[in-house]
Amino acid sequence: MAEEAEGGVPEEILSLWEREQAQLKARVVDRDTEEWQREPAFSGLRRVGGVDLSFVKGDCARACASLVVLSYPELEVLYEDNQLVSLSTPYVPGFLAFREVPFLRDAMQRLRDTKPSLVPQVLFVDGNGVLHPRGFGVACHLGILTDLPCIGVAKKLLQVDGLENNALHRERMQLLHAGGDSFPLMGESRTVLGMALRSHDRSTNPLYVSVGHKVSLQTAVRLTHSCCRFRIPEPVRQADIRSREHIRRTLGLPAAPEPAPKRSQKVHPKGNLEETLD
DNA sequence: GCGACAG
DNA sequence: ATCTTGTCGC
Repeated sequence: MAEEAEGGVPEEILSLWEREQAQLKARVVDRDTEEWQREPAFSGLRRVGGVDLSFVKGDCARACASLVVLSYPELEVLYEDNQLVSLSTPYVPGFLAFREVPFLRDAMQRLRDTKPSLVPQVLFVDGNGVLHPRGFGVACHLGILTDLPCIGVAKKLLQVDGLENNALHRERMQLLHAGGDSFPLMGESRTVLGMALRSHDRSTNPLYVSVGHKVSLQTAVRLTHSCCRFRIPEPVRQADIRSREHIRRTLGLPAAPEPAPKRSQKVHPKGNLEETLD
């Protein structure tokens, strides 16, 4: 009998996945490979991409995978692709890419086939790059499969290599005073795995930026900051908004149910920050 | 038993 | 990821 440890995924599959991550990891390039990356104002950079998946509420299988391309530095949407997909793989911490990356790779292939002039020069990915238990998060995975420069942007700190969201970490967060301020995430291995970044002036919670592929950490942080009108970098934010909207237009709107007995309720809002706002 | 667990 | 309102501040 197959032992199912994580999310109903047999140990044997997890072991295959780990081997795949290890093999692909050897191909990650963690330095700047493009001319525009070394330019003070990124001159030469014209198109930035973002990807995200949104999920159908009561459905663990259906989602919308979105790829958007924005102009740089204007950050106006030039292209969007929203695709309803059926997910076959559950979410297993540390193996996010095996759930999401196939659909994002497909979206990029559609763009290459139909509008090659709009292929982005860099891709922002919702999730980590090398800041990962095995140094190969979803941003690295997509970078290798597409051969594009990729930047990992996570909203929460993944506690790997001794990194902890503890009192010291929160102390350092409070020292980030202005948009663009950051501090390195140095693991026990004495390796810098990523940077905590205050993405703009009015945002307390940092982003966790790490290298995905074909970009240096310094460039990844500088470019992430320059793409933030709000807390979340505009390419990822637009992909998130448009994937949600696509679901709502396509499947949503449960046709105004009958006026149910209305009663006042007290709900404790969580720390919803301003990233939802336009 | 407790905490972690990208999305 | 998703469930979810009002409210405070500029």
